Amino acid sequence: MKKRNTIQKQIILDSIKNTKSHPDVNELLKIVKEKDSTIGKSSIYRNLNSMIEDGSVKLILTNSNSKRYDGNTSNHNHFVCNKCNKVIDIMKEETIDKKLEKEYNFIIQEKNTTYFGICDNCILKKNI
Amino acid sequence: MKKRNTIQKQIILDSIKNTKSHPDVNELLKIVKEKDSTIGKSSIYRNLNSMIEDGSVKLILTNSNSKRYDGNTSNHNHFVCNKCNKVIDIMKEETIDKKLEKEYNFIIQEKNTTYFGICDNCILKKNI
DNA sequence: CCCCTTATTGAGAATGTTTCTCAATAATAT
DNA sequence: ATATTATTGAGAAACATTCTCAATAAGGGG
Repeated sequence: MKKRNTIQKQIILDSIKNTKSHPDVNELLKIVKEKDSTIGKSSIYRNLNSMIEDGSVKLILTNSNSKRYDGNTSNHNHFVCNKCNKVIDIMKEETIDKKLEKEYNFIIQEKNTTYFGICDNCILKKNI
Repeated sequence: MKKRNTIQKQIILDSIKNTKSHPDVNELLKIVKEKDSTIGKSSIYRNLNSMIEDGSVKLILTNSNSKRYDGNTSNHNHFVCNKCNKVIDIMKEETIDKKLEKEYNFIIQEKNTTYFGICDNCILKKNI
């Protein structure tokens, strides 16, 4: 007997999968509570963490002090507004250049690529 | 009369510029306190924020709950360990591929690119 | 079906990070 | 030197996230 299916998990996963707004925990809680107002914030944190663990949800890193989540796990990039922290999907095939900047009406100030994985030290320590 | 030069600013900027460890605020505070033990945490936050504002320091986004800072503002990418959150510089010219993975002894699990800038809405609202 | 076990939940406490407040200090222009 | 006022350090306040725990409910075995 391992993981159990609960209504809470279903609603949370369903909610994050069906929004394009890349919500943080408070915003997601609001969406979730519309479907079941009894669901608590702890369950959002708990379940998002395990969904990130198993890869069914992605973490988006912005400049704000709260984490944002993306239910779209397909390989794509993001544009983050330096003023309002809004996150917008940039599909992988698109090439960011002057043309794209014009198309979206953004001002692109910086491109930031980060590789995530396991470092040499953690591999040695079998910290995997 | 606008910005003033202070010993605190000098020590903080000097400290972040002279470490490759991509410290968070607590780690940077420790380094700073070795040079002047009277400098307080508020000054670290205050000055880092303004240094980010004017571009003399960069923010690094990891999976942990605290922000990390990089005094190296040259165009380069990062590798972040998913276990210990250590951040390692990846120079721009290098191409991430199997060869590189072997060279560094990493396991690369994900590549994440984010474009930062000003979104259409904020441009309209002249929120710049 | 109905137990039994135990994973999961919601509420709130605890912890951690970042910002805010304010009197004291010190950097600059005069 | 003095006056003005940006900056400071300490702690309070505001958030974000994790932890704790009694109550609930999922799902396997009878």
